[in-house]
Amino acid sequence: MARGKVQLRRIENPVHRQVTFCKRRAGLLKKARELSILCEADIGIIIFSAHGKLYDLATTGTMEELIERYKSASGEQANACGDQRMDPKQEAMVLKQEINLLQKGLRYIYGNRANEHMTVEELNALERYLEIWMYNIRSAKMQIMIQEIQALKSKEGMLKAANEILQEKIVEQNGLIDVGMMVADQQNGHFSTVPLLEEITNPLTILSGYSTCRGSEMGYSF
Amino acid sequence: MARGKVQLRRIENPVHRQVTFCKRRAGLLKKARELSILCEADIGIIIFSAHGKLYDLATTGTMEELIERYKSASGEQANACGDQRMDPKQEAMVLKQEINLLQKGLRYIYGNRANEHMTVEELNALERYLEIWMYNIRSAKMQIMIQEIQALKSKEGMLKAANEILQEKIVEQNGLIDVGMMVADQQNGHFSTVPLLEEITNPLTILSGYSTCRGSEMGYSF
DNA sequence: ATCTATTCATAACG
DNA sequence: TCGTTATGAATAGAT
Repeated sequence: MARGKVQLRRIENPVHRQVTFCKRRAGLLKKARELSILCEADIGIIIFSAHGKLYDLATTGTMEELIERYKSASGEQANACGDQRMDPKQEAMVLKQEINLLQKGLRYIYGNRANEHMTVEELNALERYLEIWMYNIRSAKMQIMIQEIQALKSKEGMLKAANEILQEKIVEQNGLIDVGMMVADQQNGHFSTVPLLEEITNPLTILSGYSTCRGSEMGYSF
Repeated sequence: MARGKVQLRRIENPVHRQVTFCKRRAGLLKKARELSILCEADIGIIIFSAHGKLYDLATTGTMEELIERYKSASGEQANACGDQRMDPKQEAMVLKQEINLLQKGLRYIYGNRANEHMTVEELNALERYLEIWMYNIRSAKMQIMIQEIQALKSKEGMLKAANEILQEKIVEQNGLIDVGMMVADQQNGHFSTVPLLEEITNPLTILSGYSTCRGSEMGYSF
């Protein structure tokens, strides 16, 4: 800086060190306030002097608020960045904060909004949770629907197989009847297989091309 | 500062504001580190951007330690969140896993691409668009699935009706066969209708009990 | 991101 | 601590 470049190491002379601490501390806080105003940032600074004296700055609200905000924001980060093993206490704290956030959000939604003040990042976090929940609910719904579709498809397969078997049996029986008819006709010719065959084969023909037809066209009611 | 004195007020131009935020933030943190080294101070800085993004610095140990130190130094009690209910470990694990799992999907969308280059208003607008798009996509998907379910159900109904008709016809034919048989038996008694009936009715019996499957019992709400 | 003209911060000193 | 001042650092605006 001025009158000699500064060495980035502890200033040995105690007087110099104290003077520099005082000046630079003031400079740092000034810079922080400027940044806060210029860029709409919320900044908290905690400074402990070498002798343990505390100096602090919170550009928005109180330092407590900033600390709470910091805890939820950093907890969120920790949660987001893969499963790092945290110690249980911190973990429980984070979860507690998340729960608090969600409860606050619920109050915000259902209660009078004027009372509850949620910060931008709280709202962001809440938004993410809500989206995630919606996603879960929709996934569950999808799962149920997919299951039903599969059940219906397999039911359809069984019905089709049953129809095939029935058709085969009918054809078989028609052969029997023809034989029987021939015999019967010889005795009392008042049986005919023709209308019977038509009635039976028509539904099957239509059903095999089911997708373009409606039940009502076939004269069925169900 | 350079090339024009800065006005100590919010920078209106979002691009300028973002650039300044970036540069001054770096400068502030650098100053803090310098002060920490030169004067043996312990410094913690918390910065929230206008978008809620967190930047922090702790020149000694962790921010948590500094915060604790701050709380005791400022004579406050570290009550944090009153831990009372909640069996901690298992419940916390489950909740954390669930939260992590669900957050993963959203992080993909919210990835750090354009975040810092957009204003809050722009992000809000984009968000609304995304919601509308998601809604439309989901509605379309639901519509398709509903249609498929209904098609399958009506197909099922048709097949059942067809089966009933087939069954009726077979019973009818069995009557004919019986008559025919009686006549035929008189000539070459090697035909029997008993196994034939069993084969045909069994599939239908199974299918009729199938219709109580779970899916159709649950009402959907979309 | 990099550059440069300017303003700002501050080390040394009183 | 405070003021002054020479000088190094930070950075606004442009590229």
